[in-house]
Amino acid sequence: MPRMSDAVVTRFAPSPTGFLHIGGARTALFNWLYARGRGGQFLLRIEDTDRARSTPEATEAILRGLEWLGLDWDGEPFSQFARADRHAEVARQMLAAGQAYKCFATQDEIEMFREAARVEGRSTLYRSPWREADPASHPDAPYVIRIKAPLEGETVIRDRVQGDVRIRNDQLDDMVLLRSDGTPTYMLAVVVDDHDMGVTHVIRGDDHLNNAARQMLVYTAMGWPVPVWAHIPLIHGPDGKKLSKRHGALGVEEYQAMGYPSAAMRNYLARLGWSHGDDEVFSDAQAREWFDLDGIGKSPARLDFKKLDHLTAQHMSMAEDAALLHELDAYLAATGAPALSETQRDGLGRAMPLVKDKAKSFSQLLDKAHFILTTRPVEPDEKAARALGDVSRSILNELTPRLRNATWARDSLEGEVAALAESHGLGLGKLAQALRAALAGRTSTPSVFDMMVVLGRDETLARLADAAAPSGP
RNA sequence: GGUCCCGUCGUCUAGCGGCCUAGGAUACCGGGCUCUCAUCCCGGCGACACGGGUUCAAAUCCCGUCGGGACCA
Repeated sequence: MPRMSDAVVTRFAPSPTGFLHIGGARTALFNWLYARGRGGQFLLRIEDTDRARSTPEATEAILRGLEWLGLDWDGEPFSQFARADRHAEVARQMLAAGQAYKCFATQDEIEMFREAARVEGRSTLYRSPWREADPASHPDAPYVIRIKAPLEGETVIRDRVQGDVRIRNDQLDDMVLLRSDGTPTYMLAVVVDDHDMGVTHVIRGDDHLNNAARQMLVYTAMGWPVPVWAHIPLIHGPDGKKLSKRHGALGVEEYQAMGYPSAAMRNYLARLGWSHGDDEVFSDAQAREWFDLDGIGKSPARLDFKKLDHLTAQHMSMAEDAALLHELDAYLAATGAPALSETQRDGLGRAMPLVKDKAKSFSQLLDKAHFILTTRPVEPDEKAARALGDVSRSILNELTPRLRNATWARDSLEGEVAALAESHGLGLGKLAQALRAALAGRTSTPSVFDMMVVLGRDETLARLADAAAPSGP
């Protein structure tokens, strides 16, 4: 066990066979949070030993996903494949130390063993006859290297999330460490890599819980210190089933494209399976300070987009305007939408306090900001056109001179409009709606007075004039 | 099939033997606020999977059943 004074080293070890999905993203987040909250290191290892299924594109997608989430790793990512020689070296070391042995059994022999075991109702775990064979009897034939697993007793995994998990050693077979072609198995590679990288805490999905017992065997055989284990429950889809492409198992980049800000995503993901009392909405700094293995639950969680939406609204309104604008640029790029023009950027910068309030996505934010992003003449949509009836037009005409001389501030503007509405025996709402339609071409917008302030006197009057003019030439 | 893990409102969760006629969040329903939409405020609906134990006392400990998941085959 690592001493308390040892610096924390965690790692995220995805296999590059596809995009970074939501479960992997959360695993990465937990590791990142744990290391960063303790001044430790967060390493990245690409488990690219499966050459047939690994692609550089997938690696790229995973790195992009992590970057979007703001999960920065220390140093260069490790390549597991590149370390194959080292893995083989350890297997040979175990062989030399009598902790492993050469097994010459063929596929057919193993299959026959299993078949017989099935028929007789015995365990189908393979028991190699070569385990105790005299090396002098070894044939000159291809062989694999198997670990010499203990036959009795039990292996205990002291897991910080799952508690002590006991597995009887007779349930463990002599797993292969090195294949006959000299390539290492996954089970060997992880242990060697984690050890060599100095990983102190292994936080990963509980689909690896069973593997941990077998991996323990390698640590023990090599006399290496065992890391702290934390096997976290998997995330399920909204229907409680394993995540599939159909629901939720999207790349995290899809979430970016859906318009979720990464801060909200981090908050949501952290809260999925981990808790700090009743705290729901928190900053990255708070998450780093609060995150601990003890707060991780043992039961699997489901995805709930409604709650993600809510957190998004919270984080949007808390965010700095400039940061939001910056992330918006990335959002537009991710969706393939055209970038903002200088004018639009300027306007949006001024309108940000109005539109960021409780927007549930960047697309909603953009929608709220339509009034400032659009240009004259403002094209009213169907509902807005209806709100601009002839009566409304004439009243808007009366409003123009009043506004020309008004103090351009929210309160006085509201006073002017309210006074005019009253003189016509109209409710403020009725007139505001016409104004809204004239200014934004929509019936659902931020406050009309706020819009007027952001738009400025000239633009406001021009838009009113546009709307009051009889349609057509 | 074997081994392992899990099971509190629809969902995320608090709870780690008495503070629980189970708290918060979200969703949903109703009301209020309001220039629209959204937000916001108030109120409501809503759960300890089931059955046995242990204990003065169990959501909390033990066993079983059922259900879900993972790994190996």
